Amino acid sequence: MAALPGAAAPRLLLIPGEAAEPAAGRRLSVVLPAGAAPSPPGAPQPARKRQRLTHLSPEEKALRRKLKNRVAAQSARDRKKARMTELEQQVVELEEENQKLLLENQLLREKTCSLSLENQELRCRLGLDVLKTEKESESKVVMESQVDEIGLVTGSAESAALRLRVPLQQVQAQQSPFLTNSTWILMAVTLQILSLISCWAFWTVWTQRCFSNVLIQNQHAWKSWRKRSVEKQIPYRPPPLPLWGPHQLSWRPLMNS
DNA sequence: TGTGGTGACACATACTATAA
DNA sequence: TTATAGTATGTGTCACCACA
Repeated sequence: MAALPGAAAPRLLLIPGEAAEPAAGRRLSVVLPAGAAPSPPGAPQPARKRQRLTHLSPEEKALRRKLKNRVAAQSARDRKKARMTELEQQVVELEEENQKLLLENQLLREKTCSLSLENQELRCRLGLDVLKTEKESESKVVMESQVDEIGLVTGSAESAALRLRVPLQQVQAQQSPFLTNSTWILMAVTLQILSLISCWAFWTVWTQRCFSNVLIQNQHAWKSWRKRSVEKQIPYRPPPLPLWGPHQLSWRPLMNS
């Protein structure tokens, strides 16, 4: 601690630190220069919100003010540092969450791709127009506005049957000459198609339900994260500071004096 | 009028890169 | 290896503002 100029016999001035750390109620010791006017010993201490400092000399007042400002500055810096640390931690957490979501997105895309390929393969086995149906599934909205312009030559057997308003079997019979020879083959194929359609419908409903579950889980995670972040921001709790005083290594009052 | 918060400034110290 | 300049960080102080 730097010695004050002309301080032959320093004395202590105790300052209650009510504002910097109200809960701690710390008391800071100030070394006053010798010869300063002492406060009246045993004087009655009326309950005041703002204490009168008339018993202090201007020099003591300045020193007291200086010390209080020193403590306030240190507290402000500690809070600032804590805020920065918290923000940095938040950055790390958000980056981790972003990586998780990216990975999840990648997995879902791969799953969609494999399901699409599987769907294509099944349609190939059925002898349906794969390219046409893929286009239909990808841009259904655009295609719906152009259905009449496409004509009757393109499309799957089901859509052709709907457009021609003729039985599906008739359309399929026209498209596949093998089915005209045997009625039971026709019926078997029809049953198979119906079974596959029902499977496809079940699969669609199931995948949509799974995807909605993922969305709900993500919404829960997002809401919980928002809640945590809001809770973190509203009440700022300064870190528990140890008593700042001469016992610390950084205690260098009147460094520039 | 006392008090706390904060930006700005000056200073001290530790650390690092670089040339001799 | 050593001296030195540059940089980062911490600290004290002052000035200013808002509040009670």
